[in-house]
Amino acid sequence: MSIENIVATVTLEQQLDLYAMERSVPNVEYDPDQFPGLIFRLESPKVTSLIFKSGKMVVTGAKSTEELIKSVKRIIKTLKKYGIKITGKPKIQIQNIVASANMHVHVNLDKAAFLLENNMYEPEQFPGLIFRMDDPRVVLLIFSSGKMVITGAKREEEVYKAVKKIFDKLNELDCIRQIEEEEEELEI
Amino acid sequence: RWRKWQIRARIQSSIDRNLAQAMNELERIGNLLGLPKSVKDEAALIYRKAVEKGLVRGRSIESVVAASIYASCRRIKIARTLDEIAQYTKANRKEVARCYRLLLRELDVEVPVSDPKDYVTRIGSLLGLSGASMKSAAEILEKAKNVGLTAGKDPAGLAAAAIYIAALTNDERRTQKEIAQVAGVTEVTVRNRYKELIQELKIEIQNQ
DNA sequence: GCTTTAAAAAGTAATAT
DNA sequence: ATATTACTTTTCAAAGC
Repeated sequence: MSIENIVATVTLEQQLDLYAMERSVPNVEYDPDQFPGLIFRLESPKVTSLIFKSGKMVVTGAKSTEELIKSVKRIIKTLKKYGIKITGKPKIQIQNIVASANMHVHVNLDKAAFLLENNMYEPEQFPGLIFRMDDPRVVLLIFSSGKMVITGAKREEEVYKAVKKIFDKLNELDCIRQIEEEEEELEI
Repeated sequence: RWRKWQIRARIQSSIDRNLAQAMNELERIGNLLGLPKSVKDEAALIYRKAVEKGLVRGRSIESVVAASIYASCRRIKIARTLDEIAQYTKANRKEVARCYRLLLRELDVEVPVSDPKDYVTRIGSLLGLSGASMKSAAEILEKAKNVGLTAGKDPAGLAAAAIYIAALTNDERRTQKEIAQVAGVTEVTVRNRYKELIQELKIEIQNQ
């Protein structure tokens, strides 16, 4: 199981002059007619930030909480380096965690679609079965390969819980078939 | 008392006007698609439920009608793609798909997962194939389903490939291009599904 | 509802070689 | 005819139209 993307909001509690930032900070995109936020890309960790004049920002692309915190620190350090005054400490809130997981089994999606509640499976439109789980409140995209995408989580723990829960559920409903996998990559 | 009656009457007449317009659209699109009366009647029933639940607010009548027709086709197992239906509306496939998902979530219309076999009859008859070929295509698809080969794949592509194989083995060969065209998929998809089917089901193809 | 950003899954489509 | 690139789905926040 691995976290693929974390979306977070950062509150700076101060107004920002985006026009001044566009002039002094290199490699930023700012087109207020297209989108009210200024786009700032950090090379390492590789994340992208949308910065708003209200002092709020959205940071996307981090693969762990540690990476997210490091990114926010570096973004602020970079802005300061180019003369943008930033006071106070940023408040970081994780809004969405996207993860992927592999059950290493074949899933009978037709059967799962029939037996699971709150699901949507439309193979002419998308190959995965979309399952909305109530607790934890996340959405899972389940594929016949046994791989899946978990999204909508606010805490890492919800992802683990959801994966275990859906695996047990699919097992109970007999929607799983073992598959012979050549390369078993070892992972924690 | 009077006021309440007036409000109710006004709402009712608004629903009636919406329905009248929607039924015209339904009739128009349904006829362009050559759909039987049963499908149009079912679609009308679904649309009526949608209007009564206020699902049409903020959306075009046409898109919701198209979504109702699609849901009806799926329920009655008349193979029609979302694209085929959307082409007769001003809305695009994405908007009709959005309305369709809304119908699934908000109304208790149960739609079975589409079966590739339902596409066989349509594709087969458009190509003028024999019943024997269509029957063997259906058998190929049944085997494919049993070994888990169909999960996540576009039923139209699967049906197209099964028909390609069936026509070949029944001496009624059609080109992948012809089949892809009537199935509404690309030649590449037909080829990919074809390769997978003959390999996994160990189907022997003599020709070259 | 839309605009923008990121990311995975597997299938299909469009374009390039 | 195959290889790349791009789009489909889901999630979420930001400010404004």
